[in-house]
Amino acid sequence: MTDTSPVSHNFIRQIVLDERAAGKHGGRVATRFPPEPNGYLHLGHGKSICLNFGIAREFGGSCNLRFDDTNPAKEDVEYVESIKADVRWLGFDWSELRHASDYFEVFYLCAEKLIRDGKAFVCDLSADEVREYRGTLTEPGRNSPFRDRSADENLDLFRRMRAGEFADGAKTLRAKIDMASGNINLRDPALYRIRKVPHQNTGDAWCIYPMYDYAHCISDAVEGITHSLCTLEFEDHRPLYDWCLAQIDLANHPELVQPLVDAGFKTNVSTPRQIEFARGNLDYTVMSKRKLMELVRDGLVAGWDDPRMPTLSGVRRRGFPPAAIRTFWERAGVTKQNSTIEFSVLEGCVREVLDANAPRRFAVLDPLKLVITNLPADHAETLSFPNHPKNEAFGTRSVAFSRELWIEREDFMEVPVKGFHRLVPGGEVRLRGVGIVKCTDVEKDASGNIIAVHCTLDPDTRHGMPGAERKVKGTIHWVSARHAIAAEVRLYDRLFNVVNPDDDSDGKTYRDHLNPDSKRIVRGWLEASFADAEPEAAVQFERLGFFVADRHDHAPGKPVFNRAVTLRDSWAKAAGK
RNA sequence: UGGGCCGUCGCCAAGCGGUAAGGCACCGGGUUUUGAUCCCGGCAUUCGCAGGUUCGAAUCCUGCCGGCCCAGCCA
Repeated sequence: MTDTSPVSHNFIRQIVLDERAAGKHGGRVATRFPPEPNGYLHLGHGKSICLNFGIAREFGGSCNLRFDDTNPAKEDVEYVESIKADVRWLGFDWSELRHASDYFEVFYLCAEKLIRDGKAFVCDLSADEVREYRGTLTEPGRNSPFRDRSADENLDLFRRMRAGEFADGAKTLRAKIDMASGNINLRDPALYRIRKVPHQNTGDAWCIYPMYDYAHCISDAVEGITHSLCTLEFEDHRPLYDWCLAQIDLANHPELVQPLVDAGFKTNVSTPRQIEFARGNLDYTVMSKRKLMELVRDGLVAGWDDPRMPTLSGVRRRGFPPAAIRTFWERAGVTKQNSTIEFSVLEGCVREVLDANAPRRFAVLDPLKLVITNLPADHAETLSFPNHPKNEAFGTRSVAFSRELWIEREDFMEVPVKGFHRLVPGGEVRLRGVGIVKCTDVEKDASGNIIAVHCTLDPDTRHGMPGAERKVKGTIHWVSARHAIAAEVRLYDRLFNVVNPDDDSDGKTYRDHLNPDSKRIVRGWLEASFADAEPEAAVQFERLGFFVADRHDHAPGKPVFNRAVTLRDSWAKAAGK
């Protein structure tokens, strides 16, 4: 796997470098990507994937894929499969595939230890009561009336919680820390709750489930993770992460990990360090799981992999190559600063990798007939074109040429604007690979619409003739009308028409900013040589953009292409379009 | 008189006491049978602001200002 830009410096790489130099963890580097299987992965997850797998790869370490499945009410196997596929597509492979639920027995044993050590207690307060006791951001909380139960009583109660003797929500296991802490996460946070819900991985084996803060740190430690990378909002949770690991002290209590050994899992207990970095946001897009979920659920898009979605499966279907996503996140950097990257940076990465890797073809998406009047009606010839302007390895192809062609309607202007250097009445333009053509006539229907343009081809300028050197202002592409293959072409644009769809300060929500023109379907004409492309094959339709054969709908005899991105267009920009 | 974090060019981002990298965007110019690609050049006397320490500060200290996160039995 080769990406186009060199790695840049960032604070996490620096920490890893420093710690290795200091001999921490014996120089070993182990990370993990820990998604909750409750939705599809998006570009933001892509950042975390590139970071975690990238750091591991860079330092010869390991990176696990771990499903953070501690809340069965929200999770589903559909998501675990899509997540695995997306990580692989992005170009990464995990060292070990794990589930937090693989460790449920360990979590349980650790909880009993906490109880025996007087560090946790079973609390009978209801959710509402807990909230009241918690205090506020500026006022301390109060101790739960159940905080001083004996270890024996707590142990008994906790075992009965596991046995299913109590109703959902009736009791929780809470850490005994400090109800007056300025950090609300330390005000006796819940460690376990009762949920009589079947679990996606463990079925009905459990009715108590661990909370994130409790499960995550132990999972990391048990997997031997050295650097636990997560996003900024967990900064406040780090003291709890460290507290749990310090109290449990896995390193000196191997019996707590025995269930894993018995189950055949490799373990290598570590004291991981949590490091937080900023999420990656993109302008003109929403990235929250909730909003993406709503777009899908409410049919505002065609599914999780709609090419307009910022999901990994969406950009994949759109035709963004995985190398472009990797380059993008490398280029964006990793810091603790909240930021929103311009979408054009991503598009630039897409163009960069596609320019080097996509063969060229001709296609006309908004056809206007062009008739070469000085060619016989049955004129037929085959022209040869290189498939890539800068890379001969792409080879050449044959393209049928005849008297009647399709050209892009946009490439002809009866009344040209200043600076327009394509075809105009009486003017000349080069037909790519053919020669220079002069417009002699414009054919219109009864209502004045232009039906066709008539041209004469200057034989001295045919490709290969000395006269072909003659300069003309413009070159346009074409496709032989008689030979062209019809294809469905989907033209995508940004899903939202405002820079920050999340901003609802004006009373409008992201739904009010959906771009009605984000998807346009047209029938285009393709030169025959690409109609049988494989699904997901990338191509540049010259002068139009980079396209991809649709992953699901494209088939031999039924070509369907998605536009990934247009070519940079300084003319469109100059013309103020 | 809650806690945590962050402020370097339009957008990202290096920089770690020795006198502001790079990318994207933008503006010029060159090459070009894709108005693409490619190539050259330009683009922060200044690092949120104000003081202080120092021969020297984006880098250290103090105080302001601005922004983000936290009161799920979510992750």
